[in-house]
Amino acid sequence: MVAVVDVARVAGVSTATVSRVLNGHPSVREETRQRVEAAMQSLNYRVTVAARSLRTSRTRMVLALVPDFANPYYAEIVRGLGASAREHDYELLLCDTGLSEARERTVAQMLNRHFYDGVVCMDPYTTQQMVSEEVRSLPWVACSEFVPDEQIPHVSIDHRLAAKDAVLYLLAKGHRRIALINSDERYLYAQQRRDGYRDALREAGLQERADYIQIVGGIDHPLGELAARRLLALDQPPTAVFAVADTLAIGAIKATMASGRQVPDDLAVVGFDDVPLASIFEPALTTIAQPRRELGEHAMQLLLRRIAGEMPSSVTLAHTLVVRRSA
Amino acid sequence: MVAVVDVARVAGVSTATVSRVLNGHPSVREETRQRVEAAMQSLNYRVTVAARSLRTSRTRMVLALVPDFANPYYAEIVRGLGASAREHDYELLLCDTGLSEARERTVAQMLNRHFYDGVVCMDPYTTQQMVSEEVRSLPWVACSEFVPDEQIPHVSIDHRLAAKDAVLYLLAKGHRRIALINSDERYLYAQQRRDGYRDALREAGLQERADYIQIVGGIDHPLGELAARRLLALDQPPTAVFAVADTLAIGAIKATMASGRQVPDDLAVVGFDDVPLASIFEPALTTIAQPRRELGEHAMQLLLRRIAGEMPSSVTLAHTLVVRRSA
DNA sequence: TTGTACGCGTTATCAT
DNA sequence: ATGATAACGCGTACAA
Repeated sequence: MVAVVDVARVAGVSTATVSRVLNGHPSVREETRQRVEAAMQSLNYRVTVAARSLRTSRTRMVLALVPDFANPYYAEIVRGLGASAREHDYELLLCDTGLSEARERTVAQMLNRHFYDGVVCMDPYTTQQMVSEEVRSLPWVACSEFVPDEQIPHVSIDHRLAAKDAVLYLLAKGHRRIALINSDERYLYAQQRRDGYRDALREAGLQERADYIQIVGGIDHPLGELAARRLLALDQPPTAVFAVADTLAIGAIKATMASGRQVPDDLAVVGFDDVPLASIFEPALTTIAQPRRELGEHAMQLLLRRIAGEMPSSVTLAHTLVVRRSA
Repeated sequence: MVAVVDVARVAGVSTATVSRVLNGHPSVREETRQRVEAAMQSLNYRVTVAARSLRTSRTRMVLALVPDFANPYYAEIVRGLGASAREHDYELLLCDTGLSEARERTVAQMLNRHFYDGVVCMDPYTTQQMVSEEVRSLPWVACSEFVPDEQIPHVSIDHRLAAKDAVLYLLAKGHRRIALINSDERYLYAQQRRDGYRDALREAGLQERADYIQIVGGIDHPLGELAARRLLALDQPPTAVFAVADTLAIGAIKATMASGRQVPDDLAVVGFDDVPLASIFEPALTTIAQPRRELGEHAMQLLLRRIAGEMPSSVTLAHTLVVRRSA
């Protein structure tokens, strides 16, 4: 393995000078710098992160905790994180936390190895709450989900307002019987979107109906089908439904069409997230889009400032209502 | 930061003994081991990877190069990789290579940092060919895609045979006019699936028709729509089509239905990969499923053997034809 | 069975 | 502007 000492020998300088060149230190004569760089070239020198890290306790590597790789929602966020990281000469690595508490320990170990300069966490807030204090000692920011009332910087949209917008849109279309399909109210986003749904109804002077609220415990599309079947079986079925996830919305559409009804004529459906499938599915989904890439970019910027010792405040980004055919 | 020397002091032993305990070395008296472990506990000691790596030039971390995070095809492979890695006390990290040759340099840098014990590469073979020799000096295996005629162990299905099976199924259903929608024949899988298509036709004594072969250059569903529109506009349109990717197949179905025709009655469609969307879409897709999780598990096993200094031979796993409604 | 002492490759301090 | 050298935390050869 070729080390700084080898480069130094070839360039006819000391290891200190090589190190200075390596780190762009200004106090190196131009001619010397060139000689050193030539030597690095010819020897094909590569810095050894382990050694550097041992010395500086910095690796210029950051870790993102991704709850679920199969969920395309995260893909674009990860792109944003990566782009922003590379821009500042950091390398982004990913870890699939798999939504399972069993993996929690493994992840904790990873974090405890004194290896990453910082962490972007996208896990649901229940999981985040479990993360031990010691681990949190490293620079840490949350993206998308976050623990309310905690001093951890995060970036997110205003889920409550977004949900309200979705329902206001249905109201504007003339709907008065609007149902909610929610996933699992242990998630923060689920609580907030439910609140937004209520806000809109209240603002329209409508009474909330318990039988119009379906909490199905997850976001897989069969759960959406189940919810829709229940809603359609009511004496007075809703004419529109707001689902807190696109997958749930698509399930709802499938069940509606399977029952011989039409979307959006018999039941208008609005989803949330604008996953790729939303535009592919027939009828294409009206949904709330999150600025996923920007979410990632901002989260990384927050993290880099944390690493630099600052304590930046959280940011909230704007959502969009994407109107397609389903409502 | 608490180091071995601290543990040693508290336990009343030398750093060497602490190290031995840490690495499960047998020659430590039970009582001593317990004392050391207690000390580690009370001090909340965590090994510093950087230091260990510097000493051993091992990190027990492996890297997977993922061409495209947004493609759910890789999610399950990654799960397999991760499970298998953890089973052997390795940690899996991921890097989004983003299918772009611009990123190639960055990735090369990551690999060159002497940091990972090995690499699982899922990039298309054109990209793999560009990876420089020096980088390949680390333990390296390919998963899914691979460079033919190279001595790099890989795991994959037999794409050619799988494609042949798909087309044989259509033939068995009585179809004689069968088209092919291919993506980009620079990809190995695309070449192989095209060959399989030909194999089946030849075996059935059918002539290959140039106008039945649509090469669209990618796998996004609008490309599938385009191809289907072209096929349906022919004087003698096909009655069935084999698309080399589910997304293409879905595009084809959309275009078919948009033209007022029915799937599978007017055009039967078979896809490839069995992505999640395949079972959600209406009509649900008949497709070839790859054993994705096993692909990942086997790839990691190959890699770990490479790391151990062996040179295992490649493995081919079995595919399955999943019959649903589209054909 | 346990301890002493050195070196892995790098950066930073203090000289010069 | 550059050089000598001491750490950083760990594993291991060699000694005891």
